[in-house]
Amino acid sequence: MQSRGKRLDKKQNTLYVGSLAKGLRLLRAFDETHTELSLVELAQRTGLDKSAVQRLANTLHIEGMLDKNPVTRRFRPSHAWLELAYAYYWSDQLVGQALPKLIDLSQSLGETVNLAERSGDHIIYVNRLPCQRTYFAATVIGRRLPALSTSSGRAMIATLPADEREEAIRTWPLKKFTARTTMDRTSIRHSIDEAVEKGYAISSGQMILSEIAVACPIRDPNGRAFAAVQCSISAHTWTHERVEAEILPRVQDTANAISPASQAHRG
Amino acid sequence: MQSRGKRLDKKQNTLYVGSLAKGLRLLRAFDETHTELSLVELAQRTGLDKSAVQRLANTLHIEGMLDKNPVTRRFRPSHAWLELAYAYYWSDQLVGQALPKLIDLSQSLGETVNLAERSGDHIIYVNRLPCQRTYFAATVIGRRLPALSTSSGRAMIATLPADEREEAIRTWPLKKFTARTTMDRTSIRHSIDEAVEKGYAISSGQMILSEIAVACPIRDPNGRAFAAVQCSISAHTWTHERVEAEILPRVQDTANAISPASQAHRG
DNA sequence: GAACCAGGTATCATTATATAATACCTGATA
DNA sequence: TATCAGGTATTATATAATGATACCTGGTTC
Repeated sequence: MQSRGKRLDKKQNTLYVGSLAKGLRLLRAFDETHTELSLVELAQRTGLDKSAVQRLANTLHIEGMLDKNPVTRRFRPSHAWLELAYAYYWSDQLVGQALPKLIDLSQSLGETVNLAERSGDHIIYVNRLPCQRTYFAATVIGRRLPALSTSSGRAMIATLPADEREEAIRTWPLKKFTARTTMDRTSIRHSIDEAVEKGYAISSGQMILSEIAVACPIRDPNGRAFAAVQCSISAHTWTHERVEAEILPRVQDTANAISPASQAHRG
Repeated sequence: MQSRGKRLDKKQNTLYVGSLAKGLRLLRAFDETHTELSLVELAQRTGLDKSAVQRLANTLHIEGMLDKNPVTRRFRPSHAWLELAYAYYWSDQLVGQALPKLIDLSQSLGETVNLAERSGDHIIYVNRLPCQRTYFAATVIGRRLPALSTSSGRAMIATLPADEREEAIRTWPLKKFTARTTMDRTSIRHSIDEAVEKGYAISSGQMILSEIAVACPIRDPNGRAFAAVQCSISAHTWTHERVEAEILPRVQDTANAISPASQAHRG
């Protein structure tokens, strides 16, 4: 256990460009609560020294990846970050395949509809169609959440073979968002078992107290889910039962309609 | 004019980290038509040599910025690109301020609504609420277009003082998208003059043949627009006149409602 | 209004680190 | 089996990144 050697494994490879990796750390220093950072703040958040941050931030600025407020000298994400999302969208076939169906769904329900994909042990929202003065409007596209803590994640996990499912339930991360967020893995196992039987997952108050969420898996040809259609509804005007009776069937139809589309160019 | 010295100006500065800039070039090599690239394709598109691309792509892969198909060995944008968009959204106050109003607008019109921001001599779409089986659905968030060629851009330019306006009309770039895209700067001047008088811009078939687009500026406290609310309508079911009578007023109300909000924390 | 300080900017010697040439694999095609 | 394109690995070399330090600037304190 060479604890001193700092950069071991793949990183101490001549194929690893450290400066690039450090630059990326600056980009990742920005999040919900850090929307604008100064040089020293960047240094603190990345653990890099002042000089390094100076050079890297300057480079990112020149290259148009960071905007700089000329008076405060603070840095912000630039429009280029959205251009990257644009490129991402074109590279993800699912997004294009799903969009028309999601629009139909959202119009017919009059409720907010999200498309989530699995990203390791997390899920990430790749598309959102907001409807109704979405109280919990908020920005969601690109948000990454522990799979176990979301209805989308549970709906997806439920499609995995029993051993993988169990492994996920035991080891994947959890995060507490509200007072009602389930942190007990046994409860989560029940919830996922239910999803295995019913083919969908439903949860209340996991992310936001007043929210009911239903999610149905989008499956690949082997039946494994790699994505999910999810619908968020206000618990103020809906009950669990009404959601299952009125919302769920259409969400499920949409998810199924998207599913078989895995007829990409590949045997 | 030292034509040989390759990296002059700001780039031949010790504050410029070339490796980072090169890495960013790889990211930017992906677009609508290049959604998945191999090493050699990356080398071609970036102008870097094979070895450099190998190292940089490898680094980006290790850092989670590029996904690699283990069988084809081709690279793709990763989910991290969406996470960057997520961070961008939080850093852009306008997005949060505008969203609820845009949702209302979209619901009341039943038509696709977009939010565009100015980005130098281009505009970029920062938010979109798709409605109706948007024929021209397509992904739009993050798309960057010449300001002069879009209704949003023209609506914004129209709020600038006459000299800046003229400068824009004469020098900013144009791009032809359809047979009907205006490439004549005199016509564009007419269109912008009209927008100056009326306070909004309307155009047909600029981006897509069957599309009518209306845009209203979102102004800062000095009256200059930095963004616009835009609505895209199918020319198959609507006429220019009906759009002006029925759609426009509500788009304008929305844009105005968003405008004064420049009451950020700042004197 | 002088002294102080935090944070941004600029400079520079030093060598770590990125480089590009080259050789080596692999798997597809003929 | 031969050929080839494209991906992977290695290495000597010097370029280009490093981080310490010094210099500005503008805001705050007494």
